[in-house]
Amino acid sequence: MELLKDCISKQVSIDTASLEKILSMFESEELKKGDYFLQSGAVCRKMAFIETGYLRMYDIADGKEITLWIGSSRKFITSISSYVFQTGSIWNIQALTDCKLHVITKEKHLLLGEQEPKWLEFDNLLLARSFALLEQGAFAHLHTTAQQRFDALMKNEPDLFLNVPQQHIASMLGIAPESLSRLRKKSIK
Amino acid sequence: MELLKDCISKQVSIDTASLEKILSMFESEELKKGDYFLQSGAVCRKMAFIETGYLRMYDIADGKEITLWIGSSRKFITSISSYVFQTGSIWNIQALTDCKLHVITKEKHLLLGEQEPKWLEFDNLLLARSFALLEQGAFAHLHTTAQQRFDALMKNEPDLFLNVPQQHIASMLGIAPESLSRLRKKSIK
DNA sequence: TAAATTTCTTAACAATTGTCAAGAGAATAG
DNA sequence: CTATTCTCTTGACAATTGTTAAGAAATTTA
Repeated sequence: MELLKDCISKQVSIDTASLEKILSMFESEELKKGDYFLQSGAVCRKMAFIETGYLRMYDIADGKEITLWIGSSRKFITSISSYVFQTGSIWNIQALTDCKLHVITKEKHLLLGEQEPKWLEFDNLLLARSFALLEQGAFAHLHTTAQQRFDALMKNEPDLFLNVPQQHIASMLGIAPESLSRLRKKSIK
Repeated sequence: MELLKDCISKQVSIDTASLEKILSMFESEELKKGDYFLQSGAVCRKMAFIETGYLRMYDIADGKEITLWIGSSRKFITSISSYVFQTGSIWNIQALTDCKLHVITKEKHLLLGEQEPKWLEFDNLLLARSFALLEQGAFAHLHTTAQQRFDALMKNEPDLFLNVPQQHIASMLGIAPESLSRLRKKSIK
């Protein structure tokens, strides 16, 4: 629980009691590699803070699995629009490795919102950053080459390349696995 | 004001009094071609419903203007994260043609939220759809070719090609203006 | 309206990335 | 531990898209 504690207290100034109250609403959950946290079509009723492990968010298009995002330690993951508006999710969320999660349900999330103003503040920051991150990703795809996106990911999340199948990373970068293989080869030289 | 009225009443069931209350919070605003609705760095304090005209949302990267989105009639436009969280906007929003807008300020927006539950409902739908749209756009860039994105835009928003400089459309599609020129030529045959 | 400026198109060529096929390597199941 | 399956790499080639440069077309300004 330490990681989650740090994550919250680093972003909002909060007293111990409130922080403990928030933490008490989370339950631990473990996933085995390959397990699904969410399947497309279902309404997403929980949000997870990733303690350890990797999960990918993907959908299928033209018969191919396309990975939009891979979440790793210290990140929150959920199908945002499904979780916020309780509509069917288009995304699948699957564990790429064994995972340890801290999970909060939609019910407790709403309850916390009423009882702890700091949670609302934190929740808002989370949403804002998710939106901004998505926007930045979309923006990057408009003016960068695969090479540039690869370099950036290599710099910002090098651990991904060591812990996650390359095909999913390639998909997230918007390129063929073979192309990723070539870019990796170049970068090692 | 008719277009805005329709836009709201088509999405939430609402009585006349509440609808009129909401509409009364909007003020008309006209922009000349080239005028800015918002400049990057500034906190975005208003949201606009586009009655007529076209506006683009863009930022500069490596010295080039990159257009993330072009808004047209019957669409809402604002720098969402800046408007929602009152932080500095990274986006510029500029009129590409003369525009007639219906504008609501952040203050009145918040006020309406307290007074009209239906506004909250509508506002939520708007945000959810903006997020979903952005997600879909990002997703599309991962598995489609420029050709496919061009075809889709041609089908969904053909009027864009007749009313907006091609260079901005190319930017939004993530390709060079010369490439767009080629795709257009092909599609005419 | 005419001149100046900006935008768009075209063509040749270069660079990047995709596709296909084969084999090497790694992970998993029995 | 071994066989099987899945994943990754490599190379040859094709297709797409970017770049550069020039001229045509359209728009704006005076």
